[in-house]
Amino acid sequence: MTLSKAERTRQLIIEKAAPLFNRKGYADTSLQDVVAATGLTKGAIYGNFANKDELALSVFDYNLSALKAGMAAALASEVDAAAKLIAFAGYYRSAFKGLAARGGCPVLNAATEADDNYPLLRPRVRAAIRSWEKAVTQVIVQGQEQGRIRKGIDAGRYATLFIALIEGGIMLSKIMDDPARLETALAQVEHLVRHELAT
Amino acid sequence: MTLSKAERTRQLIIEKAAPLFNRKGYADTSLQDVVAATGLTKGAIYGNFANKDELALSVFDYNLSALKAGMAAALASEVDAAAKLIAFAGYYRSAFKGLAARGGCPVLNAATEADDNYPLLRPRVRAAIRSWEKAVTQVIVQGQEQGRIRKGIDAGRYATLFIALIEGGIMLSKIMDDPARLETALAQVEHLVRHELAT
DNA sequence: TTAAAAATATACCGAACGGTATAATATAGG
DNA sequence: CCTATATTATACCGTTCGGTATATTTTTAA
Repeated sequence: MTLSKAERTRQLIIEKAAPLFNRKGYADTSLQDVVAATGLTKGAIYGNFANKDELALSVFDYNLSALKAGMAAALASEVDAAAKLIAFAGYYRSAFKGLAARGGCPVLNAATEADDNYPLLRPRVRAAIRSWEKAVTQVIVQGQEQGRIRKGIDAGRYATLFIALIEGGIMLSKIMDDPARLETALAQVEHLVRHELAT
Repeated sequence: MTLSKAERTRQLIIEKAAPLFNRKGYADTSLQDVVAATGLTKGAIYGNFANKDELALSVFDYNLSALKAGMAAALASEVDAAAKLIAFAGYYRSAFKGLAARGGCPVLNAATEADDNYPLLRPRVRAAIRSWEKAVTQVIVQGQEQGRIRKGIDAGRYATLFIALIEGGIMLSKIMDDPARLETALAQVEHLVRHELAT
């Protein structure tokens, strides 16, 4: 038994609370919601988290880590830079359904809430986006070094375009309850990779 | 005096509450927030709105109408279809700063909140997006009929791409406090219009 | 100008909020 | 097994929530 009782309880709270916070928002999810979802009591929750904000930040980190793991796996599944970018788009295609069921993209949700209503979350969301942009940019740059992606390309610009397309597509598909819009955005990402980036 | 006292008060409440709801969200803006912003009392507010939901929906309609008016003006400022689409992108470029100060794009904000946490708003957000998509699609189709936009292209697909790019770009620029990302997305919209749509 | 009507202010309601002190219980090392 | 300690449950705190009944003030039309 490597995890203490409290450590296991802490994990359970985070996992059960994760979809709640992602769906209802970090400010709008109540302790009572968490109590109901975990089957625990306030005492157990406040014994493992100093306050609601610490829980909310932990939950965001957890939601984000799941996303980053899936993205990292997609990027690691290929060696060629262009193929990595295609796999990266494909990850969102395969992940959308489950993501939507859990409340949508945690980066999009947290960004929308953090910018004006939950400033505590803002630095974390900003770091997540910077990390995401950096990962995509590095793949493009590596592709350029390997001669598989055109030299003249502005890697950062395409990273921004890909992320904007994907997040915009997720927002549209989620609210319209229609995967086709995200599919259109993902197809465009793949089109850009194949016809503008790849040599 | 064509507007009665109550009608003027109702308008004042909506206008003062509009940025609040857009910033904090419709569920998270309290009546006390509205009281503070208007300088009125709960009595005055509940004398003009049946409940908070009716106020929230009226405020969303108001926030949306401002956006639609700006968009309609941009589209009306040109006759050529391709120029209309360029003007449409330009509208977001010029509107972003003010929009960000008032909490960002009301469609994006409401979509993120409505899908899981405020279902009352959902049909209205869906209608807004459908209306937006339709407006862009119609401009493209008209351009095709006028021979100014290539026949083979899927108008609805480009409408989705434009909207996804713009909303994704707004999200990124808002949370990163950096207009450059939206600019990148808008430049891509213009690039698509000039190099893939226009004849 | 005045009186009926409309609109706004005041004071309050029960419920839910985040949070805490303390009691009860479960865990873990000797 | 036993006991010290860590963990979880219970009961409660003050505050804020959306909402309402009613008193007061302001419009409005005769």
